[in-house]
Amino acid sequence: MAWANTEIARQLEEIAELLRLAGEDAFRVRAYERAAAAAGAAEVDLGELDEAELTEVKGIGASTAAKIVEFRATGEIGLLSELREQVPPGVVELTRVPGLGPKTARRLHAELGIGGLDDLAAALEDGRVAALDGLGERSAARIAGGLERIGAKDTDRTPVADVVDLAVELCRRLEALDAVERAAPAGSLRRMRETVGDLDVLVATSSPAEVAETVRGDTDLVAEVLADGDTKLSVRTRGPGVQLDVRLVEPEAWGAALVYFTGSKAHNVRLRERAVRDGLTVNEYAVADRETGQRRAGVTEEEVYAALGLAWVPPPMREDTGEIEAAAEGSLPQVVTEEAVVGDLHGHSDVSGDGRASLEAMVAAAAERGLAWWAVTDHAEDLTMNGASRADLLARREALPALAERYGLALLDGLELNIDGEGGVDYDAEFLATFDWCVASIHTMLERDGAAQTGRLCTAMANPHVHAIGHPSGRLLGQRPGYDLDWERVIATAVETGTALEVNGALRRLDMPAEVVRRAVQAGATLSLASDAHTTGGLANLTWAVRTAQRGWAPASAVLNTRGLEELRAFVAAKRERAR
DNA sequence: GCCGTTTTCGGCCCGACTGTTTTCAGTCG
Repeated sequence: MAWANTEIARQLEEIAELLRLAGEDAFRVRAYERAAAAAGAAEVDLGELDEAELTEVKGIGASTAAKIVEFRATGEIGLLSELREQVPPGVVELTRVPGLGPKTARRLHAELGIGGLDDLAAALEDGRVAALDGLGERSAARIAGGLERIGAKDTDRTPVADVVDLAVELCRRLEALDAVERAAPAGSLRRMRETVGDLDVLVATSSPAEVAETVRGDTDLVAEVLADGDTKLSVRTRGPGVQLDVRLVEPEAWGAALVYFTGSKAHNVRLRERAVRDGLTVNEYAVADRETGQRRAGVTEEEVYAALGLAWVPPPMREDTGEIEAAAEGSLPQVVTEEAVVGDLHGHSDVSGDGRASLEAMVAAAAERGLAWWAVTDHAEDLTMNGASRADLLARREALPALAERYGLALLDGLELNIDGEGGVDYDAEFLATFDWCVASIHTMLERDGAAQTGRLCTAMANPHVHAIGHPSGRLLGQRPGYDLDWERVIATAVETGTALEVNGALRRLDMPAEVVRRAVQAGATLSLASDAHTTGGLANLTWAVRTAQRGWAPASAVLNTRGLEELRAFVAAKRERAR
């Protein structure tokens, strides 16, 4: 299997989870969590290291190294098999209930024989849960509420696409209040994870009670209040029905709180460990001297990181996958920023069937956004429902110069080609050669296996007129998983053929996934960032493409969208040249 | 289980909220 790291990380994570449920020492659990994170983020293929080399990876010691070797030799880890025997699957299931942790799950199983969610529902119903020592009616009601919430959905995480609008609107309403100095999304939304467990919004205010009262009273927003304290209000929302945590902090703690509530948890733990070594302490209010309590930083994120001897870390990189070490030694990559992106490489007009705005409206919106160049990539003819004919495309081509002149930006005459079952694309080479920019994507035969899809992409990349692969994994978040691609081969082929791999910012796609972006960047691939806009508003998706690229540690130099028009044309020409 | 600018042993990040055990445990992030 290519890239053993992902599978090793998954196994180690499962060991950590089961050890926690078995009531093992918390530090041992954490050691496995860290080993899993280290394996997932390792830049070398752990499948190719011997046992001694494995222990040189930070976070992997002798014990874990032996287990990795065992996994490679036998396909399984004995400890994990034992734990799966020892910890009933029902207990694992119980901890999916919000508010029900490992201790309670174990007791429910041991003392009441509860083996799953159905048993739990019955025991809540007949009062056995409430009768346990240390629990009571209110604890039982809380667990019942949690059980009801997960019953409504098949997953406990929500695609980021479903909550972005809510977060933006809430922050807008909050900032309109006199009592609020600032409001911003934090948590996994700010880190640009593709799904969120809950929605964190941070508010700087000197009148927390007033703000909390306003939010609680917003019946458009709030379905139910889950927790209510001086610094935190937690509610379940209407609409997407997610848990929303509103954190209320004094304005002078804004930076410290933003770091704290942005996370990730693993990143924060690392920060606090560093602080301890330096005689400091970090919490959500400030960085302070451990001995004297004297405050060192807290107003801005930059000063919080600086007080810890670190460069500011872009939020999408805060996953404890090496960013803190890099920030300490000054080797943090200068990842691509929104300011550096001057063009968009994938977008549609109503020349093809699913575009919802006219070519002129799209060009105007691209200019409004401040882009120096915009590629219009309407669907090509093989997409029978939506594709544009040759005649449509030639007419579009005629219109481009005048629009470029009128709106003051360069326009690339582009296509989104369809990769057929054998890796071929629309039109003939002669016609394709007349276009500036061609993205090729899979739109049909989505059910084929990973080997077939990998082959289709690689064949398409060998075509000298295919400049980028669009939404490579084919996933739709919350709807369908991506193809089971051999990413190593896809990435290697992209590098060999001089083909860009797209980072599609449509929130249902976020494709390539950030972890694949990181591997592609390490392998020297070139990235094309794309809004894949079908409406004028869709151009804003370029922001999510940038943040996904940041999560993948992509430097501006790896991203075509940071380049001027001449450099972009040189990339296209180089591929055609290579194919001669 | 991992690790070392104080350590090869003995530590290992920090605080809010809730409910129930009037001083704390469990859960969460």
